Amino acid sequence: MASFEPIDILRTQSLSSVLEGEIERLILSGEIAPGDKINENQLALRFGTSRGPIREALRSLEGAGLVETIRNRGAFVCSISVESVREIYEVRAALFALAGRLLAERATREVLATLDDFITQMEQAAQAHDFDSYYPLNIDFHAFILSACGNATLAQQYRAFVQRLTLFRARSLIQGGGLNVSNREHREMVEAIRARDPDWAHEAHWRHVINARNRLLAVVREQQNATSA
Amino acid sequence: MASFEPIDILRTQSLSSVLEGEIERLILSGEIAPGDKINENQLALRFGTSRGPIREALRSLEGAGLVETIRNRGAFVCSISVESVREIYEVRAALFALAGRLLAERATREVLATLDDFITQMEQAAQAHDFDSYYPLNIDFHAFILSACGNATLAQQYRAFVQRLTLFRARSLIQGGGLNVSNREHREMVEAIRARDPDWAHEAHWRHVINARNRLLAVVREQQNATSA
DNA sequence: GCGCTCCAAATTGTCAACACTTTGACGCGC
DNA sequence: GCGCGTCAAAGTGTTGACAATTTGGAGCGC
Repeated sequence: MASFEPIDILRTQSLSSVLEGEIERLILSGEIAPGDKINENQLALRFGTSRGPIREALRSLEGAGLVETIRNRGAFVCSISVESVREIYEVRAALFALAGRLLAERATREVLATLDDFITQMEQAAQAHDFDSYYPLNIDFHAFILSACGNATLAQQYRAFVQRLTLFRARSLIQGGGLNVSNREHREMVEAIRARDPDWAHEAHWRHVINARNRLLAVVREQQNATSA
Repeated sequence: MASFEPIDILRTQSLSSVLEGEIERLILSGEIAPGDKINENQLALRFGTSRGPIREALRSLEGAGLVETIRNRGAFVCSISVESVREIYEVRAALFALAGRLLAERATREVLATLDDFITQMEQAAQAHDFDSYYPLNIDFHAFILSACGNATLAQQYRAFVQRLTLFRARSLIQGGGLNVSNREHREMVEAIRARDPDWAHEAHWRHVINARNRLLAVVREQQNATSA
């Protein structure tokens, strides 16, 4: 295992890379909320650096779609609209479906076994209504599919899109949706991969994400009606 | 039409944004080739700025996947391998297929008319073997599909991926491949959209990109054999 | 000639300071 | 009290300088 001493980190990573990770953490954890202004001086003071590396880190995060910059006004954490959520889920579904297709073509026996393990563990958690166990498993399951599909570019892009979704104001709803419904879809996905049927796997993966999107949007719409009523 | 005076540009865009575009142009035009080192001082001198904005621009380009940075060594133009080309084409195909699906669901009569126009013009160019007319049309045709599909996030991502492909060492081959074969595929794509058949449109668009990839990889493999023989 | 060490030039990483823009509030006229 | 011009404070955009690292070559021993 690699060392995580500050010295070793700075020997390979530049200060701006480290800061990028730190600021990203602040954003994803919600410490800086969507729409908030990002103050360069404040961050520089907080991390004990000058503004140069901070600005570079913000540029990277801008490319990742986490912040947007307005000249002479500064950087703001992106706040994505319902319409953007719809768009991002569509792209995410397409990417995930591609991963499913590739996996159906290339999955080794070990990969299939791991997928089965995930399914089993998630079913146990779902039946026990153990949400705290289920959600990390669910995230790892999806991440595993992306890392096992043999397309690193795809995996990287997918991660970026999932990350952007955390900028949705109602992100707590994203994890909502029925555990059992979700699990049924997971089973079909693995079944299609095991059957080595790329088209089936593609469709199963596609529908899984699109269904999750529809469940989310339904809850959001419901909430809007409740608020406006 | 907006003014392009330097003053107006700098009033809305920061120096680093402008530099990002300029450096991007240098890379895409091949003036700085894949694998080349990017010298910050040299660029700063060339554009008459200090190194700060240059470094910020390079950070953005890093996020776009055009350059990669190694600490204490500097920034280099990415040079992508054959394997990366394969990966990028797969992702690109998935994104393009999504655009086709969306277009089949949402295309207006005007959009269909424009698509028909493109097809007609490209056929004329192809029959006249007028490559110089065909290629820009082909690029505009694909760009139009992305811009008309109603998902801006998708369009933006697609553009980034196409851009990355120009970093392939044998990029001159990318435009290769039979004009008539390609046109037949175009016709099927539009036909599927007109039929309002999302699954058909999806598959037609998917195959179009995958076929282009296979044609490219075949030529590359052929070249490798010729070189090694 | 080959390899090694060491040094200087070139280049990157970081910082502190300056110029310009925005912002918010104060005071003035009405 | 309300609107408006003015101004100071805060913050961003950009710069030049300094510290640290890499790189290429000269010089030396073998």
